[in-house]
Amino acid sequence: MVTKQFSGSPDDADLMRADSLAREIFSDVANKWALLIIEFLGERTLRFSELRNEIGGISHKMLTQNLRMLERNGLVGRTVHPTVPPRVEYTLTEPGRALRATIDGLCDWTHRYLGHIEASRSRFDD
Amino acid sequence: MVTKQFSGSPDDADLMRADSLAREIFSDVANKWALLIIEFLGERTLRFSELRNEIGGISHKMLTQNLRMLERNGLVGRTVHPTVPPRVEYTLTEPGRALRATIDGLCDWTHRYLGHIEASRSRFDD
DNA sequence: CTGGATCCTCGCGGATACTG
DNA sequence: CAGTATCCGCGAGGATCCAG
Repeated sequence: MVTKQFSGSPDDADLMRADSLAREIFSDVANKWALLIIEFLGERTLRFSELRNEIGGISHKMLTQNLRMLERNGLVGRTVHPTVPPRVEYTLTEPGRALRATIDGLCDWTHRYLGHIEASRSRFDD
Repeated sequence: MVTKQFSGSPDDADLMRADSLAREIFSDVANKWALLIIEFLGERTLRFSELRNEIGGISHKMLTQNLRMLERNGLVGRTVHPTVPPRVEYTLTEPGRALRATIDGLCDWTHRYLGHIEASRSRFDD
């Protein structure tokens, strides 16, 4: 997956392009905060501050920044209610929900191997 | 998943501990390089430089650094052949292979929604 | 309440050189 | 070839202030 090396062949220029794009998307998505946002959002639709409280430990800046990125990639939808004070709600789009399914797998994995990993760590730190 | 907020209840201290540990592991694993390393390793057993070439675009330092981390968490095994020049081979452990399964899902997702995302991006960048 | 902008710091991460 | 150590620049990311 994700960049299989450049074979200088004449007409797979678009394949190389698609692969570098895949890498780019991968880099966007495969980071701590993006994954946590998607996971915590789940099937719900939350406001900015609600989401911030749910996740816990994420700064104002990081949340907005990652939300913009996810919105740009079409993974989260953003609806602004023109009230005062403003009310902005975020929710996963279909691609976002599909991604969340795989992140669930990651979370399950984390919990399943908690013990393994903890043991391996203390073995390593002799 | 991963830190459900501190209910000050008396005897879930170990649950909080497990949850903060889960967060820690999640932060270790949910980063670009770690995921790429595990994905590219796959079922094979590769030498340091082979792995480096396969991944492409990762620096010497980042590779060693992440390999140490993954080894510490027991996700990759490291066997040193006492020859000269030295030959060090890396391979996924059972927990590592289990993790890889979920990363495969992430890669599949990336390719499936390549078009969606690219379109959403150009829509966003008006 | 949401979000942008600004400042500032610290640590990621690249380049290089040196051991075994 | 594999790994560690050192130097260092630059950008991630926190804190704060201001606007709508």
